[in-house]
Amino acid sequence: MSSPSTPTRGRPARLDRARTLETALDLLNQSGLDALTMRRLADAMGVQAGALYRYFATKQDLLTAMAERMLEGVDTTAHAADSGDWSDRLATLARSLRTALLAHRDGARVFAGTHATGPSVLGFADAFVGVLREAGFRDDDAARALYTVVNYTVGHTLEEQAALQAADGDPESVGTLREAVTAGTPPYPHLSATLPTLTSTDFTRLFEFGLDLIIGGLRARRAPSAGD
Amino acid sequence: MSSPSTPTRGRPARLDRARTLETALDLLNQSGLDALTMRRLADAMGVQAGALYRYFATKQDLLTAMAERMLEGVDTTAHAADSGDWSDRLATLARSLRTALLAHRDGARVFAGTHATGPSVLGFADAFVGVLREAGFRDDDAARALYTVVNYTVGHTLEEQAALQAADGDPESVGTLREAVTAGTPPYPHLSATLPTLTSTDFTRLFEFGLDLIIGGLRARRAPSAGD
DNA sequence: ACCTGAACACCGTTCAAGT
DNA sequence: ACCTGAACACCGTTCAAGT
Repeated sequence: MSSPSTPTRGRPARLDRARTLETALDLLNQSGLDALTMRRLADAMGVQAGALYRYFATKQDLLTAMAERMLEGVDTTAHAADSGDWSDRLATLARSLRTALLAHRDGARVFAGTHATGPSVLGFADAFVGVLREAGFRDDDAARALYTVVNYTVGHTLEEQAALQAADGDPESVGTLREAVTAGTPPYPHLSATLPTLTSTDFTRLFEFGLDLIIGGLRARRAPSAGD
Repeated sequence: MSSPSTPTRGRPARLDRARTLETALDLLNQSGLDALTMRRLADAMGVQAGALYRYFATKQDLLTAMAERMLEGVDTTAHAADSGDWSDRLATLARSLRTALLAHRDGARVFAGTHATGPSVLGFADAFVGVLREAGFRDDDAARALYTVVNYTVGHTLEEQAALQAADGDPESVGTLREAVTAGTPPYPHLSATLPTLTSTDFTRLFEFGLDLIIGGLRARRAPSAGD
């Protein structure tokens, strides 16, 4: 439970979870997830790779802690979007999630690959479900809407960050879809007609579109036909 | 372009893209993505690992081809959902995507980690955008809706397959969320109240809920207030 | 108590050389 | 033309031994 927690007298430890986590997130930002190895992290901490295993049982454990840490700054208080109804608050929370993932290189990949259940993740989820319940949604609808928005947001940001990394490093990869569509046999008439939008890099606008659809769907479900 | 394609006279090649792809997908199903290594795949083909690089430039290349192959069976013809309006067709296409990803272990992870632009992926996208355009949606809305549904579906299935694997292998991992929520200091009132839904394993129902929200949002956007 | 050193069992990728 | 053999530069993880 608290194996290396109470720093009894002795040599001051060069390692601890908090500092290691910080260094790991820095390394992630600088080099990306593929370059985040236990050995490189140990190097950055001035230690041998094996030493990390006193603080994290596995690399997966480290990644889970990183995912939890990424959401730590998210403001889940009501005041954060006080000036609005339930749909404004929901949108604010969803945008905060995307922003938190975007704040670190490969943030969405780290988050998608783990199952963090710490206070920042649960606090976010509780706030989200709370907004819907207090707006009068059924409990099961509120819970399912959480998954819809989180899965959409993670899926979107995964794509967004993949596109960002493909853009620098291989500047011509942006044209891959365009080429495949235009050079297409068979032809893709609908993709051709919508290519400008399909190849747009305005990810914020794209995210807002989908978020708006989901919230619009929730609105329709809450007030099946009347105006509240 | 067609380096090892035309089988000129000589020893019949033990390798080719199609057979290798098939074996790779089998291996994926049996052992999962983490166990799918170039060496193990080579073993399964009765060959040395280096030989694979005559057919796939990198492992990423192989994974992209696998992603494309996964969508090959998806029926994108109109008749597949002939008996319905645009929203029924859209739902059918979205369900087909989820089903195709679920058909292989870690299918969503493979798909999310690649950028396939082959005929089956583009065919799916073209059909999807086509349904919306023919239903009278604006071109840019149709294109953005494609991303919304695909990103949601991939995000959802990523979670679904992660939950499935966590379930067998560590049968008590299902209770992880429950424990974290109930043992929670601080408490999570809204998560506690909705725990049964949050811990449900009826992923089809969960998927349908989110899909319904998105389609509901599209409906509202198409007919801003009238009933069409 | 905390970390080193060294090992174990692997990886993806390259490439001269064989057939 | 197609594949082998062997190497290169790595991985995550474990664990006796040192301090």
